[in-house]
Amino acid sequence: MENHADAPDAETDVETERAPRRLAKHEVTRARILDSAAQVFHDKGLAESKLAEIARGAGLHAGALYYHFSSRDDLVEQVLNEATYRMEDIMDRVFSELPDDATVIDKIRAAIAAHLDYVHRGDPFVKAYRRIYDQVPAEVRARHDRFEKRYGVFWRRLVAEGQACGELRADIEPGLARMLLLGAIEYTQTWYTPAGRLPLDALIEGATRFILTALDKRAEVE
Amino acid sequence: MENHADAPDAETDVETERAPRRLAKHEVTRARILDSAAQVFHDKGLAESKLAEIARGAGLHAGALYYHFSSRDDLVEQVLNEATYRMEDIMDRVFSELPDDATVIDKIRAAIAAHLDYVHRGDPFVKAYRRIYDQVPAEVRARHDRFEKRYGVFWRRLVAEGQACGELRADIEPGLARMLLLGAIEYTQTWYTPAGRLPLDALIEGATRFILTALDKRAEVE
DNA sequence: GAAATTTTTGAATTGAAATTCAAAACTTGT
DNA sequence: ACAAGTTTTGAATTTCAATTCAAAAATTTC
Repeated sequence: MENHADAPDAETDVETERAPRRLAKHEVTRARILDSAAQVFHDKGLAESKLAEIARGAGLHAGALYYHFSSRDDLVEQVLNEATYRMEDIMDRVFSELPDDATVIDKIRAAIAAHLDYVHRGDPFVKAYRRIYDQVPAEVRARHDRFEKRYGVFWRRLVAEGQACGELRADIEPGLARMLLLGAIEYTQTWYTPAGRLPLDALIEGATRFILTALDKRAEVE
Repeated sequence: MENHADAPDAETDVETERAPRRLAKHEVTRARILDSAAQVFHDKGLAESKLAEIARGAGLHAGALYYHFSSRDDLVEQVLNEATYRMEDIMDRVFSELPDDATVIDKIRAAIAAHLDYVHRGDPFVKAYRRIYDQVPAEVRARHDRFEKRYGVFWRRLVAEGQACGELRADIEPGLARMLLLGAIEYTQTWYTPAGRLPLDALIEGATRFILTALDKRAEVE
C-alpha cells in the first residue's frame, strides 16, 4: 500500500537547506492542513466545510487531521489565530511605510486600501477569517474578541486624531464614524468579487472617496 | 387546551366582505413557528439553531414542524422571505408618506431612518435575516436572491436618480455607492444595540449625516 | 355528539459527518 | 539496515440532529 499515490508532488528538496532550520515533517503538514482549511472555509463557509474535504486538500485522509489538531473546533481556532497574526502584520507594515509627515487623511486612505486589498486579493487566511467569523461557535469567538477590539480601537484612534487636529469633521462621534466606515468596508465581503465587472482598484478608489468625503472637514454640508 | 377564548361575531361567518377572515389554526401556528425561528436564528446563528428549540419556542415538538414546513431549509427560507417582505413593506409605506415635492436627498434620509429604525426597534425577522444570510445553504440563498435583488435595486435607483438630477455627486458609480451606504447601515446590526450608550436617534442622525455627506454634490472635496 | 378531518405527539429511523483506533507505512538516528 | 519513533490509513464507532410515521389528541363538520 503506497502512501498517497496521487497526493501533491512529493518534492524531495535536496537544496532547500538555507537559513531557517528544516521544518519537522509535522510542521509542514500542519501548515498544509491550515492552508487547505482556510481555502475551504473561505469557499464554503463553516457549516459546509467537511473535514474530509480539508484533508483531501492537504493530501491526507480525515483521520490524520487528529494527529495535528484535537478537534474540528481546534482547527477552526488555529485558522482564526493565523489570520489574526497576518492582519496585524499587514497593518503594521502599511503604517511603517508611511512618510513621517503623513496627514491623518493619508493614513486613512492607506488603511482603507490595505484592508480592501488584503481582504479581496490577498491572503486566504484573512479572507477565511472574515467569511467565517460570525459563524464560529460562541466559545471560540470569545477567545478572539481581543483582537477584534484592537482593530476597532486602531480605527477609532485614527478618526479621533483627525478630529482633534481639525482635518476631520467633529460632528460625528469618533466611535460611530469608525463603525460606519468599517461597515462600508467590511460589507464588501458579502457582495464584491474581484472577478466581476468592477476591478479591485475601482472599488478601492470609490470606497476611499465615499468614506473620506463623509469624514472630511471641508465637506461639511449643512 | 382552549384555543380560542375570544370568539368574535360567530354569526357573521357568512359575509366575508369586510372583516379580515379568522385565521385557520394552521396559519396561526405557522406564524408562531416562524416567530420562534426568527428569534432563535437571531440569537444563535444558523448552525446552532436546532429544530427542537424552535419548536419549543412555539409550544410544539420538533416533529410537528414537518406538518407546516417540508424541511429545515424550507423553514429557513420562509423566514428570509418574511423578513424581506416586511422590509419592502416598510419602505413602501415611508415613501407613500413623503410629500410629492420631496427631493432625492429627502427620500434617502427617510429610507435610512426607516431601515435603521425598523432593524433596531426590534423586528426579529429583519435581525435574523442579517444574522443568518451568509450562512444559509447556497441553494436556499440562490432561490432567495430574487427578493434580495429587489431591495438592492430600490436603493440603486434612488442613487441614480439623484445623480441624474444633479443632487448627488456623479463620480461614484450608483451601484457602488448603493453597496457602500448599505454596508454602513447593515453593519450596524453587528455592533449596535439600542440598550447601549448611543440612543437610536443619535445613531440615525449620525449615519444619515455620514452617508449624505458622502453622496451630496455640494460636498465634493477633491 | 359522532364521524371526518386536521394537527400534534413521541418514539424510531436515517444520515451525515466527526471522531477513534489498531495496524500499516513512513522517517530518522545510529 | 535495523530499531525506535512518527505519521497516516481505513475501517469501525459515535454522535447528534433531521426526518418519518403510526397512533393519539384536538378540532371541525353535519
